[in-house]
Amino acid sequence: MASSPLAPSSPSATLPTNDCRFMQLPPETLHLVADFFKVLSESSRLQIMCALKAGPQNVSEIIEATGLGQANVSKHLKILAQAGVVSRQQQGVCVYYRIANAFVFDLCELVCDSLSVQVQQQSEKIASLEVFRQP
Amino acid sequence: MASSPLAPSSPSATLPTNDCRFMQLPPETLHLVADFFKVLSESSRLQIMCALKAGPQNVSEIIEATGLGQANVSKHLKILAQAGVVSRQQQGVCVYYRIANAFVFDLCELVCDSLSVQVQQQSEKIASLEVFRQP
DNA sequence: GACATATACTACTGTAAGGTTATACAATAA
DNA sequence: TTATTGTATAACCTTACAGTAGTATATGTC
Repeated sequence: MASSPLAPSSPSATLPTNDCRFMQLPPETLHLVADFFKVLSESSRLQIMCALKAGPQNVSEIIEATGLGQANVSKHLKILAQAGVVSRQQQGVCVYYRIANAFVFDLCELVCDSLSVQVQQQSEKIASLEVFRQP
Repeated sequence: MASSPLAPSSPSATLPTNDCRFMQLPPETLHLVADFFKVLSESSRLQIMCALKAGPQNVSEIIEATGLGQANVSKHLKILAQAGVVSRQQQGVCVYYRIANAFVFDLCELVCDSLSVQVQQQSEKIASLEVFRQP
């Protein structure tokens, strides 16, 4: 370990106080945050969210829009509802779901932006390697 | 790949046009986004990120700060590095990791805010039920 | 009442991923 | 060189969960 120019020389004991709340979160809160991210970590659920972005839809419409199986959609909707991402409203035989917390799209946009930057940087790196290609 | 870096054109027939880019993302992009969220969906990795928030640390320091096993930390660091969340820098025998993309903390803050609102709403609901309690 | 439709639930399978132990590799020191 | 320390990888076990098929529970219609 040891003498390093980089290391702030601080083990667990006295971490420098930081402006970011996130840093000081207790493990249980970290779990909550992780669990929320887990809800968004499935492309099928993102598909459903995308479908609902246009407006409330019932399960059958979601099934058609996403191409997923009925049981599968039902399960994912339950997970999304429990996470507070979507809300449920029964209308006769049908059950309509809608986005309950639009901030999830902010999250997705942020990630998209970051990913696109990464992709761009990567393609630039590749482009810079073109020099070494055989003519 | 630029303004719609990841999404060239909408897939299925004619979805209603929407101001949000995210809605029109093709499945493969949704997978990318989902995979990124998956990286953040593990409390152990959030712990590591929290540790690195204070500044660059080598693996041993991260192990001490988080209480995780060595092999485990190494594996998580690899995942974080591949996702572009942290970057790696060797210094002698030690390898220092640092947060490479601070926007992940923005994501976490957003989620924290949302969760706290949810918790508050829930506690208000519970409080309103107090009326029915036996005296 | 019977029947059809819409949604939810249960049981099952396959796969992905976390954690652990042991081992391999890399950089320095002796 | 060999030894030691720090980090990465491999192999393994276990758990969690996505997807599916079948079934159950409404709700509405005849």
